[in-house]
Amino acid sequence: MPELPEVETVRRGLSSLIIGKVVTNETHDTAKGFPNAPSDVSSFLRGATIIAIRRRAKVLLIDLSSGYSLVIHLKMTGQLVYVAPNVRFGAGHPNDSLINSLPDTSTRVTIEFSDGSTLFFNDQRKFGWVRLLPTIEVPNMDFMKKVGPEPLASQFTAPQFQERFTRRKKTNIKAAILDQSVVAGVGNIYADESLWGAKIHPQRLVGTLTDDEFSALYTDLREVMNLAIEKGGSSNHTYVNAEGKKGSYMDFARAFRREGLPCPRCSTPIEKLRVAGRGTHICPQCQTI
DNA sequence: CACTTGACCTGTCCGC
DNA sequence: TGCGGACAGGTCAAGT
Repeated sequence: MPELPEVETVRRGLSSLIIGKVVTNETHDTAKGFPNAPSDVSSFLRGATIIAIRRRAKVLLIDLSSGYSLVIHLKMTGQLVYVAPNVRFGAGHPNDSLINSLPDTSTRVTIEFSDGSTLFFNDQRKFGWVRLLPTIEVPNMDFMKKVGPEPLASQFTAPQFQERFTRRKKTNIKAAILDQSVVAGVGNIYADESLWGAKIHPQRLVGTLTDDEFSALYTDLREVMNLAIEKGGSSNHTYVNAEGKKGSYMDFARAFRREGLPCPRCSTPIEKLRVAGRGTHICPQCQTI
């Protein structure tokens, strides 16, 4: 569920919360939560200062002064939550049970800082991961080598967007836009939202889309992702930001998870179907095959 | 290579 | 109420 806007929201939150902090300890529970962990991973981290937080596609990068980086993918249910010193059990977070209850049964990694604050990596379904590797090796990861361009980059143009799809002409547009090697960072929520905005049926084959449709999809994808970042992301399930708070984009969604509710454009009830193996939401009036 | 499907997990919800 | 099964969805591996 964390897609580009959610990961970007976490990145911004962490940037203002943990840059400059010094790691004093690290613990992780299972090989699953930290698959490439050296046996003494915590000794790699101890004493290092957080110097930058970056994002590429849906991957978060925490750069350390030691020349290593933590590479983190939240997948569907991953959370990175910062807990400041002395905020538990009330002070400033009277209603925030997540902040107060960490660590819990889904905590995979815990990183402690010298000022008494803590960063928790939680993941209910264990699909997410944290890796530790030299910062200069990050671009050589398989995922980084094949991932497509950042859709919100200022230099990324509509013709470049359209060109990315030429490899996938025989599949449907929903599968293609979810393909991270085509464009980075699009997941199920913003696929449905942008296709609704561009009035394109998700089962349309890529090869049948017109230039105007690609242009509309490019524009709407960028608009919807920028709006989602502004709203702090979408929380229809477990997603929270670095402070354990939910995002509000779902209040602005036009199609995603709105089956049975009126289309904001034409009032036809939104329908749910299955495309590319995923729950897919369309307006049957605005989006036709 | 292009494309599709299943696996990875666990919690929740729905129908019987 | 209990219980089985479908579902949630990001990515990779294995299949056609």
